[in-house]
Amino acid sequence: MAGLTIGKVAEAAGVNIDTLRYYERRGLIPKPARTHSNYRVYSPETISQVRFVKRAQALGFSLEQIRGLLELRSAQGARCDEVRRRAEEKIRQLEEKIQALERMKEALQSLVRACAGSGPVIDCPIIESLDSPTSEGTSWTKKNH
Amino acid sequence: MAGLTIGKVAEAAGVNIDTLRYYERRGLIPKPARTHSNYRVYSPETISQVRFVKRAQALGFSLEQIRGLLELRSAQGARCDEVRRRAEEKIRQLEEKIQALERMKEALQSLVRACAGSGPVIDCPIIESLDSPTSEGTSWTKKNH
DNA sequence: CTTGACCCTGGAGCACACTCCAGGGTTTAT
DNA sequence: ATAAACCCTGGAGTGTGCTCCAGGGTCAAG
Repeated sequence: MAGLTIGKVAEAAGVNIDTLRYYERRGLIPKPARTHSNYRVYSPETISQVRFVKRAQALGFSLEQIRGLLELRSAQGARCDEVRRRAEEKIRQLEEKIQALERMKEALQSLVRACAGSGPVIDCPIIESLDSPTSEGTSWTKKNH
Repeated sequence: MAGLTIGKVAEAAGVNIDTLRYYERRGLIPKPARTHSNYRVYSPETISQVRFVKRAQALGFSLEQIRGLLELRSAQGARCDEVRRRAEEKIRQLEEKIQALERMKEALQSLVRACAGSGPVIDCPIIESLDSPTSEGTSWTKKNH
């Protein structure tokens, strides 16, 4: 029939068919109506909702967090400041991740600087420092499990 | 007996017992000798090897990549510059991740700045921009799976 | 009327790095 | 002698976000 079937929604939103069924199970999009033969029939709004999910993902939100945003979005009485609070928290989380990666990068850079890149591996300062963290500068965060 | 059993190695290296068996399966530590009752008996070197793995992990290497480093480490004829090459590649990968996170953070920050944080959710610029990416500035990387 | 394109469900598999469990056997201390 | 503490194997479970598969049913075109 001429309804908005799952394949058309998938195409329009640029996602896999299975992704739509998965989002439905996870409660990210509403359960669509069904035809007599049990085919899903979507409202055109679903396409925007899927795009909403994809955009929020691109900002670093998990599906669970996006579910929360979608609830806020459609809850009457919900306030903008709650949305902003969540965005700010996400910014903090992103900053933490960035800093952790920066620390890794700097540790590696100082090892690379120490490495002439010419001798046999047994004298390589990079390998050495992995063997025994007694070397200078770098703070070896002991992280036991 | 007085051998270096798996529990002692785990304690000394600060990891779970199961982690050692897992590393053995993954080829990150050599298969140890066995007692008559099939207990693993390790050489003290294993402790350093496990620490090597943990330190390389802290620098962002995956177990698979660490396996490669360990091979280089014990291969005669291996050159320091190959190690350095891998470290440099890892630095590049870290930079890519950092930049991706920075872009997310900046997009979120510009949304938060646009949000007064007071109105109802329906007027929230953050929600609005997730609904339709027609808004200003921010580059909405269309990422279809 | 047949072919191909579409749809359904339920469940498995992927990557990653573990962690835990059941159901055994062994060793050490009391 | 017996209990606690340790060890073994093989397999399953964790979280995240899909993706694919088998084995069916349905629909439109020629």
